[in-house]
Amino acid sequence: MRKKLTRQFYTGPTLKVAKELLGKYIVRKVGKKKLGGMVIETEAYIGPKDKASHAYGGKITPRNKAEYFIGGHIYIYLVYGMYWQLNISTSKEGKPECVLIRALDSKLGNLASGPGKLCRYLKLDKSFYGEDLTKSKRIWLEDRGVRIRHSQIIATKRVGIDYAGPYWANKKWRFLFENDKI
DNA sequence: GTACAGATTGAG
DNA sequence: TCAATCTGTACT
Repeated sequence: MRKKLTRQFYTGPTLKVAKELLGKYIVRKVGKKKLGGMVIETEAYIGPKDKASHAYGGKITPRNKAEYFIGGHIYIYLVYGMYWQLNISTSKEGKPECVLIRALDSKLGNLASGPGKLCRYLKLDKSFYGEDLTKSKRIWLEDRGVRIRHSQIIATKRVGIDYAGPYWANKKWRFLFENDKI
């Protein structure tokens, strides 16, 4: 079963979408080749109340405006001048909520074991900014029938956002998928 | 206009 | 433990 994820999937509550993205497949078409893998790690960012979000306080910049798009768009940006972070906007138009894709299936080895490496592996860059995952011909997500048991989802603290203060840094909005079949 | 720090990574 | 390297934001 291969079912492309629809707008309806992305516009659900961010924390729900973040959890449901686990086990879904990301597909990236490069020329005649297909890259991609199963999503095994995500993080939720819910602006404007989330201090760790770029949209904290409701601010909009040229960089983060894709976070305000209706669910299903790519919000990609550069950190530390070298690494791209792949996010998917969620919720409705005007709501700055998104899910950060942190890692893909471990079958890929360490090629996509972190957000920066994931984007390097999938050859993602600024040209994907604002891409619509429900319409794009070069990148989308699909459901291949992988069913995740609740016990396989591990919720932990988010990574690298200590600057947001203990309240937000300790929110368990990072979701890991532990697959015993790999 | 200038200064500074960040949702990271790989090397030392 | 630290440098690489660029963008947004908060100053002057």
